[in-house]
Amino acid sequence: MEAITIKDIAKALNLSTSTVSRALRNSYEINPETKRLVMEYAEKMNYRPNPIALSLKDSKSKSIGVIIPEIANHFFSQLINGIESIAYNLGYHVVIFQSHDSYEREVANTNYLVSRKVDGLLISLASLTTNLFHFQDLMEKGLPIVFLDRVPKEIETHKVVADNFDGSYRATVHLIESGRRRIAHVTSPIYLSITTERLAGYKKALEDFDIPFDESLVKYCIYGGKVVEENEAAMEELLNLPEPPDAFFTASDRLTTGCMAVLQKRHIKIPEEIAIVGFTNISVAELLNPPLTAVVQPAMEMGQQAVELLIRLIEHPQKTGDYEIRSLQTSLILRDSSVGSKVNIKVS
Amino acid sequence: MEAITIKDIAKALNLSTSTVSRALRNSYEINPETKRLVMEYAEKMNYRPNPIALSLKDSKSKSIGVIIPEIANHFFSQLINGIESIAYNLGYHVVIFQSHDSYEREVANTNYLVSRKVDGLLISLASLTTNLFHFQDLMEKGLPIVFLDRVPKEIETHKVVADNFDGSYRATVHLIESGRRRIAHVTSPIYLSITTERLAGYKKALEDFDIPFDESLVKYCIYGGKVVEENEAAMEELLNLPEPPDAFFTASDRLTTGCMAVLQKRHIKIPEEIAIVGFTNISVAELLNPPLTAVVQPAMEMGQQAVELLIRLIEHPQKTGDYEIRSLQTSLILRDSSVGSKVNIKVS
DNA sequence: ATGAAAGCGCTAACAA
DNA sequence: TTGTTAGCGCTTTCAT
Repeated sequence: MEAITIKDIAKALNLSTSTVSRALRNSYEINPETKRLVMEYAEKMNYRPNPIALSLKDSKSKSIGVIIPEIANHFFSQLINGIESIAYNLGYHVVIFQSHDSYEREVANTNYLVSRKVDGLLISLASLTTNLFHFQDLMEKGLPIVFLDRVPKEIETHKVVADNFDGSYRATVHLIESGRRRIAHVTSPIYLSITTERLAGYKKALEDFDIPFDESLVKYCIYGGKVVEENEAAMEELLNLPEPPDAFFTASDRLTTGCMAVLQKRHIKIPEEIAIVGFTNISVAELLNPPLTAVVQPAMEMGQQAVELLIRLIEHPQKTGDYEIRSLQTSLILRDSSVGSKVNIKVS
Repeated sequence: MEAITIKDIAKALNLSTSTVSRALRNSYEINPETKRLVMEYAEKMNYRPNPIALSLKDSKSKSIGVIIPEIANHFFSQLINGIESIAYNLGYHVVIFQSHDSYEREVANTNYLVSRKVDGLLISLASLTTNLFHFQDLMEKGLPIVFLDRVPKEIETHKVVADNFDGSYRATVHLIESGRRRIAHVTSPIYLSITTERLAGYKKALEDFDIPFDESLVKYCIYGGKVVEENEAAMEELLNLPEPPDAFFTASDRLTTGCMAVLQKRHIKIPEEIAIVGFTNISVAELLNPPLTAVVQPAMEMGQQAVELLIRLIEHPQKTGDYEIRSLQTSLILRDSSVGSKVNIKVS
């Protein structure tokens, strides 16, 4: 009934637990015959070592913790799929938690994972996280951490990100070349890395085309579109500007769909009156009305690379420095929300 | 540096570990003064009991395992949010795994969770699962399990489902009343509970309106739309029928968007030529082209109720029988994909 | 080549 | 009221 233990095997075979352990672990000094006996019996009884006991013993768990803002978002669920596929093959389990963009939740999840002795952490920062002590502390204690997507400048470790600057630059250039001049940028809180990078790409594009940057065209949404009112308020202000925007460049799934909903409600024609480009991995972009032009991140691949780096860190602890920052290409997929005809362009 | 243990406290305060344990645990026979001392010191040193040691000791973990087909699906991610919100408040941690609809993965995940001593399991069956032994076995050993959404007939325990029959019935009636007669039903594998229930609702509606059931109008997609070709092949066959359908009733997110994509590719007008209603929780139904009529499940609530039942089971083990099957209402949201004007109807 | 014993952190039965 | 001891399952010195 209850799971069989090493002790049971020892008793059955009239051996000591240490001998059994050695046999199972394929250890050095062990009689081949004894080993065979133990192996066979263990196999027959379907013995499985108790991972909890192992964790208690050496503070390891062959599992990694993942903390992301939220699961109900295509970018993040693709990220997870990438993470899982690799981790699974390398024999690690993945424990997923959502921070719901709350600092407190992020800290609580982190503590839990650490107390459960995960071997490493994969983090995409909550938008409300400004204090990084909970991670810095762990890093100093030697816990491997890799950040992805939303990464902190202040912490030195491996990081995997999309080339946000470039994706944003291309999207903006595309809008400009399509004749837009008043391009609004609706984005996430300013203290997220993705926000500043995307903002920078946006600004650079304007600059390259000699369009003056207008602060009033940029809206930072603390809740990233999760609070409908916030999003609507931002849209409201933009649309009521003396010189309203002729295009929207939105920085996330929620922000994008939120904006589209508002435009639709107001019966504003897309793209005739206002064009829209979203930085989003939403799966049904093609089916939207109109089909949505999007900057798509290689989410799956980002997840894969991040775990690879993490597991490398776990299995071959580095002394110091020499951390990688991998920046992956995004793709700009052109659709009707910003142009008439459909074209796919791989951004380099 | 390293986490502080009960032993450290004992040493520092010149007590035995058991006394410290008792003080912390607020146990009976304990000198208030001693207790205060211990508490204070523990607080000061930021003592946290090691959950692994606790799990090893009493084979409990204050955590519950969740296995669902996939995360990248709004229905399931909402389910998870419901689960987490309640579990969190009741002091349980939630460990999420995806089966990716594979039987092997489901078994592997189950074994892992059990070996990690989760206190209970919340399961939505993989579409390729036909053998239920891995769950039956655990139930016999007394591990609390609650099923939700995709539930097995053969296992007696708490179950939480949407009223699939009713939702499906209403959707079909709606299509019939809108003048459709050749209603195709594109659905998941037949051995899933949701499939048979939805099929039954569909049939009943036809029957009530004296429309003969036509087997050739029903397509079962083994991969539930995850394999594009399968979906397209099904559509192909349906559209090439001597008497092709004038409406589609699709049973999941993927199936729905897949169908829409095919119709769009073929330039078939929705709803003029073919109407479509999806059994889906997709978040952007309103923004699709055309806006999609949908049967929406109360996913969040289903998750909440399921954990509640599970935790009740964990904390107050029942001897036998007397299990609940909760069936929650769905909502039929009418939009342009099946009608001209927009109306919301709460299905009873 | 094998066994005895200690220890990972904690709790609980038993002594004192 | 407090301390001692054993044990959860496993690995790993240290003896033998």
